[in-house]
Amino acid sequence: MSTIKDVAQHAGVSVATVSRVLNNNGYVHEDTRNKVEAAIRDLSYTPNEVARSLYKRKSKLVGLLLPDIMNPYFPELARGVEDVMQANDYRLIIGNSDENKQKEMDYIQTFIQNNVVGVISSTDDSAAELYTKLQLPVVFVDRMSDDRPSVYADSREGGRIAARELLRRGCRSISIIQGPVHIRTAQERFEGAAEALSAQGVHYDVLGTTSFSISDAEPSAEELFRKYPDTDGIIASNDIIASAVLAEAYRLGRRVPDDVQIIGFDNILLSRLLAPPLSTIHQPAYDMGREAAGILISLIEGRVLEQNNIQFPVEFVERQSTRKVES
Amino acid sequence: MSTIKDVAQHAGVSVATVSRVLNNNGYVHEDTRNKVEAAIRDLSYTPNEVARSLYKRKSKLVGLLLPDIMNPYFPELARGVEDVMQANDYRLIIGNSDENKQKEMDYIQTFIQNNVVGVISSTDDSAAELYTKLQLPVVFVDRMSDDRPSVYADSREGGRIAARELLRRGCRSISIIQGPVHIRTAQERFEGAAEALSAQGVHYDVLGTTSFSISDAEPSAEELFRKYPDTDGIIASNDIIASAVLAEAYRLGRRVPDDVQIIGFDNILLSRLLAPPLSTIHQPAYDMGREAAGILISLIEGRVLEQNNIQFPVEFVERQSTRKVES
DNA sequence: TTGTAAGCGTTATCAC
DNA sequence: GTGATAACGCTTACAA
Repeated sequence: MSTIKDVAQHAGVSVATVSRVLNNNGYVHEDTRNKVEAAIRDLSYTPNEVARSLYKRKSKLVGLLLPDIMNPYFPELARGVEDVMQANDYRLIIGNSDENKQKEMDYIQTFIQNNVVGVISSTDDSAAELYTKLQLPVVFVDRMSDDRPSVYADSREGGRIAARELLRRGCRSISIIQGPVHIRTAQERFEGAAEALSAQGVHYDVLGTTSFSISDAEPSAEELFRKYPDTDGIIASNDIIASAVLAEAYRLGRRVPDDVQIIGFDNILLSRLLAPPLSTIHQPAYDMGREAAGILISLIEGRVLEQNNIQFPVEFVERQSTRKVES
Repeated sequence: MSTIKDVAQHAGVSVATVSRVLNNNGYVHEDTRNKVEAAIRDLSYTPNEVARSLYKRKSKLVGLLLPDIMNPYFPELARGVEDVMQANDYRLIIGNSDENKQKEMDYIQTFIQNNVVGVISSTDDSAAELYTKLQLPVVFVDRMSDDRPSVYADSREGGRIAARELLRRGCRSISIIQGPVHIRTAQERFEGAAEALSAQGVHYDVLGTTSFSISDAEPSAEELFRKYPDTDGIIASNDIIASAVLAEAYRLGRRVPDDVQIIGFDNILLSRLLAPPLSTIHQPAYDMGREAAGILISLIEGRVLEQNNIQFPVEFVERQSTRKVES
């Protein structure tokens, strides 16, 4: 790896001049510029970002903290973030927190140690001291924060929509799978659904679950049909759980959507490949990732935001795990 | 953020001494050490990794280059890598190449600019000049390289197994979905299957596809049943394609596994949640990620490897998209 | 228009 | 045992 010094020598100028052409600031004579540029090409020189980062006290790195990249919802989000960052010359340091406070703190710490210029975090404890005293731009994504920029979907409305769509399709004994209590979006989905059902005076059952992980999804699905065998409509807390429910229904010989209808949440890529394809509440994960990245970049570059909180609308995606009905 | 200088001042010693206790080398008196450690705690000081990286010309960062994190196979792999790296105090800079040479080069370039100590890459052109002249430890994963360390599954054997399992289950008109020609693992799966079928003198049809992406999977599935309506056994190039085939079969009213049997590849987390749950050739993505990370760390830390190429065995995971058969 | 030199926060070498 | 100090590769006053 050649350094700025090598380039300077090769071009017969000082490092300051090289730096000037590199950063396009200060005066530099046309001829000098050409010489320098030639030298840069000759040596195929690229600046050492670490040295830059040290001097400027800020890098071109952004920290991305996700609960778990294996949860199929997050790769899309991450990809949205990555695409925008990449296009703007920022790179991503990525970490999985497993919703674990300690891991989260450790990552934030190493982000700081690496001079990241900002962080995008999907965490539930956004008010935590950890973030409030962080001297860095932070954008929360898939989570909402009152005082910090955040990008999230209208989960509560999603819950309401799910409930209404099942009601329209004739369900009268609905089960809601609640999702982990410590995950705010899950709670809002649940509350929205419960609210809409109560408003119509419709009875519903609730099944608690403790995680969004696939391994926990299957026992939950079993439990559901065991506890509430008469259920004719199920609102799952996400598409993973919904898939498990679908698979369990198949196992039990319950026909979907004839005997029981199912609605998921998220609209992950695979939900339309299920059999039957899963009706679900769409959250635009990729776009949310892009939006969060855009906001963070604005923040980093000192632009002021008109809006701190971006709420994405959700929408019902009708597939075949719910019945056809005329609109 | 406090610096080593602040700590030195606070403790009444020189920065050299602080550095000594930080790195645990050189002599330092017990009492001095205590003073320094107290100062570190008081100021909640953590060393600036960027400065370290500049001086030592190596960071604690590792570059991870994946084709596309949205392909459900890679999050598992990435998570395996991440867990091991995290446990060894390395952080990950992550990039998506989309199997695109230019993007790949750009990423490698920025990895270098950020002083990464090594890279893990899942690329098909492992012989490329790009890597040969890279002065860094590189481990290829999910791809095999003759001269560089690599971690991969026995794709060819996977193909053979898939073919044999379908034959055992009575399939006599098998279709193989070939997968993108430029992806070596896909080709090996294909070749393995074709080989096993030819060896038995069984006729088979081949459907070419150009990508592993979900959006391309559906048209491929349609095309398959259109072109080869009599097929009674399908070997898909991965679980995504298999899911699409499953969904298409459902749409066409073809019963799985009675009318047509399907085998996928990868055993991504969701395949067991499909209906019917998908029989597939398991590749231990998470473990392969861990292994690759372990090898890279060995390389970084200068240990010698007994083995350059780690081939993971694959295995048939029997679920319900294939018929039961007595063993 | 260009060069010199200080400084970013560390580590390592050499005196003392 | 400990402290100055040069060096890592860069940017930016400031001088020339």
